[in-house]
Amino acid sequence: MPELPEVEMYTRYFERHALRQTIARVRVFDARICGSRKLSQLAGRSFERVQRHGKHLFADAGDIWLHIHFGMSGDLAYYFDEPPRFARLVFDFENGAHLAYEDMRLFGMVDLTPSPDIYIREHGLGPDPLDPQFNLRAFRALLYKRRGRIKALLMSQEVIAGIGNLYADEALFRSSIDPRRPIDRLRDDEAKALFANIRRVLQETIDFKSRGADYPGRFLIQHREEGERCPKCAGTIRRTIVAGRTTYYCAKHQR
DNA sequence: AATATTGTTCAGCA
DNA sequence: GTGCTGAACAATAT
Repeated sequence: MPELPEVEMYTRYFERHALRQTIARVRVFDARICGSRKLSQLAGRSFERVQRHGKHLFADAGDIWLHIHFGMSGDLAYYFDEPPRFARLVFDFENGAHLAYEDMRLFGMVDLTPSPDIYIREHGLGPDPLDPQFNLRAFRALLYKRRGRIKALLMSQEVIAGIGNLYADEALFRSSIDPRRPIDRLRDDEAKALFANIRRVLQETIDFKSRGADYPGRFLIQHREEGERCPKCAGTIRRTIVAGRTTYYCAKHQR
C-alpha cells in the first residue's frame, strides 16, 4: 500500500500509539527486513517523535533514529494480544503493548540511522512534494534536469520523494497529460497544473484516508481497468506499461 | 493454473 | 552519463 499518503497514515498512527513508551525488547521474526544496524540497542529507550520524508518513516529514539521503508506491503500494528499474521519485527513496550512491523512480501526494510537528514542525503532522496519549500520553481528546475517520460520522472525518488505507480497515474490523469509524454514536451501551463495536482492528489488522499473514507469515484484509482469509463470525460481507460509499471490512463483526455 | 501486485536495484543495451 | 527494459526479490489473491 505504501506511497506517500499511506506512509503519512502510518506516521500518524505511530505518533498516536507508540510514543513515550519504554522499549523492553525488540523481537525479530524474519531478519530479511532488517538493515545492518542492531535494533537491540533500542532496548531501554523510547520513541519521542516521528517524521516522514517521501515514503520513509523516521522515529527519534534519542541519539539514534529508527528508519522504516515499507516496500510493497509493509504496515504497522499496535496491539496487546496476538501479533498480526505477517509480523516480521515487534517492539515490546514495558507497559505491555507491542508495535509490529508487518510485511507479507518482505520488500521493506527496518534499520537505524543517525538522523533523517543524513539518511536523506546519503540516499540522494529528492524533496518531499508536500514540503512547503517545494514550490513551482523547484519543480520546474527538476523538469529541466531530466529527460525521458514524465511518469518515470514522477516516480523517481531522487527527483521527488514519495510518488509511486498509483499517484503518478493519478496526478497525470488529473492534469490531462499522457504518462508517456516526453518531459521536454510539457508546456509551461501543463507543468504548473501538474505541480498543483501532485500536491492536491496527495493531500486529498491523506484527508479522506484520515477520515476513514474511500477514494472518491472521480479518482482514476477507482477505475484502474482496461475498458473502464473515464469518470472525467467519458473516454475509455487504457492500460499500458510505462517505466516498467502497469499504467492506466484515459485515451481521450490525456494527451 | 496463470497472472497480477501501491517498491527498489542492478545488469545489459541503445 | 542517461534512460529504458527485464529480472530479481517474495508471498499472496483472483
